[in-house]
Amino acid sequence: MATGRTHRPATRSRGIPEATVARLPLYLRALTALSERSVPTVSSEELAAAAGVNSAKLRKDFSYLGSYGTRGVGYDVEYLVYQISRELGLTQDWPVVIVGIGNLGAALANYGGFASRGFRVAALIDADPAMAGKPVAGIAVQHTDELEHIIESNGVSIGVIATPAGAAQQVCDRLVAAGVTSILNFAPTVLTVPDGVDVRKVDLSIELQILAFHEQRKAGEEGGAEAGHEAGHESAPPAEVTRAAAAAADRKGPDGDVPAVMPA
Amino acid sequence: MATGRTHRPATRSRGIPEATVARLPLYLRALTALSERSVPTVSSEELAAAAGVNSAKLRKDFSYLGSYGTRGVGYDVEYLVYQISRELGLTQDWPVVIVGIGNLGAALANYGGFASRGFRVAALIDADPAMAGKPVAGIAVQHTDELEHIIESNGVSIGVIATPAGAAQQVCDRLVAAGVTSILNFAPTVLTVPDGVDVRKVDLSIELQILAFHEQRKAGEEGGAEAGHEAGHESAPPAEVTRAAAAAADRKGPDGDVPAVMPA
DNA sequence: CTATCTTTGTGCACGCGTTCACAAAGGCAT
DNA sequence: ATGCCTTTGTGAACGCGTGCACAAAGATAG
Repeated sequence: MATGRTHRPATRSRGIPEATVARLPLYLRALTALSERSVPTVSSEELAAAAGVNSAKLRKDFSYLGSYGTRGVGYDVEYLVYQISRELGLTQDWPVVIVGIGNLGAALANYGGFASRGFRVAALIDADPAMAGKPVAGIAVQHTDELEHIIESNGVSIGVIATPAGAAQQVCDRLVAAGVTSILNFAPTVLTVPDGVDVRKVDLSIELQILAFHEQRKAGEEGGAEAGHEAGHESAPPAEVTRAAAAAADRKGPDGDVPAVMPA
Repeated sequence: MATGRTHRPATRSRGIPEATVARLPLYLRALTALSERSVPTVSSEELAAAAGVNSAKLRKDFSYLGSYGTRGVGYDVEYLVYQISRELGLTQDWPVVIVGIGNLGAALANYGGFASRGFRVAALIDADPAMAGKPVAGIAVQHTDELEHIIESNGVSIGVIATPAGAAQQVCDRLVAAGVTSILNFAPTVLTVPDGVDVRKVDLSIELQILAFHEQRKAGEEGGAEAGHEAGHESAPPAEVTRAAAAAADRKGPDGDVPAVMPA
């Protein structure tokens, strides 16, 4: 998923499988909800249903963390919340910087899920001098010039990029040079980073395109004649290609893709 | 990845593997960039580098679409752009509704990547009557009451949910009842949908937590003593659990997780 | 203390996805 | 026309992830 990810042996050092790590936050969310309702214990079956996964998978996932359940009873909610939090590294506070305070950057700054999960927005950074000093989500936006200073003095190791695609790599380079080793990238670009730096990518456009693919399939199947299957594979190239070229030509900017954000 | 996804035989009807479908948008983006620079052909090696994947993987992916390359030369950029677009269903226009026009909803509405890729924002919908009529990204926000009407009259089959977690399932039910069969969910909840409906989930909090996990690993490894490994697995439960319980107690809302958006 | 019943933890098999490595294919120079 | 050189397309091996099914473990009732 994390495209442009630093290549890594998938299964890290000798620990928890990547797929399991990706589900731990899911379990944690479900468990937190139970905790708030003061539910003392859950069975793997119940918790799996709440998290939307298979119960066998959940049990196997938990087995990587240790034997935290009680046979015949289930799992202690509070205990499990703590164990997963600790495994994910959420018992400490992670200062995070958000670069690119446009629509998306502002949405991220206001996102409550950060503070409640061990993350703290250390700074909001934007390249537009006019933004400097403006408060967003209660925090004054700072200019890009301050980037290195902010990161070093706050010990920031996680950065969020919400800039236009064109600025992303440059911002990324500066973040890495300043000491950031984990990046969450919302810009529609493949980032190049040195070894040891993790990049995860979130791309709205890609998600929608995947949905469109399935949607098209559904429409094609229902309509008796399988429009766009066997026959479709060999569609007439000449005129069609011209059409595609034209579509590409009158596309918006020369930027390839408009950023996920408009940095004021 | 799409948690809460309608369970499906993974490999759909006899076609392209799911993993390949997920990468097609990536290739498409890289190809579009090349197209704009008027590059006539690319080798699998070059394109793979641009998309941030392995070249063998890319070739295998393309092989599912057909034999569109020329040995010794590479792939025709324009032709490939068209073929992938068609395969993804982007040669037609998909009307999309966005429900929940808070910070995130507004960011999505302004997202340029939609229009340039075959998606059209048909309507912006919010539950707050005060929002009705207000223009966001050049489109007047409509009230939730209009939801069914909008979907049916526009033939919308793709919906985006950017509401608070508490409202997500209800909105989802209404969307599905009105005819939507694909949903992109930004709310931090597991959505339950009938068979035949696709749900994809994007969760900022989860991505950050995965980064935090790796970040913690890095920090632990460098510090000689493997803090949080063998010994860590057996951390003292008593006092610690209390601590976790306390942390859970003073958490923000009873909502479990603050939404990815503040719907005005 | 014993029997029963529930639920965990996991051995095992299967299938998807990834990667290697190479034969086939085609362009291009001579 | 012929041979060389580049690049595709894919057969095959491997590894990870998933899900089944069950034995072990423990709680609970009598």
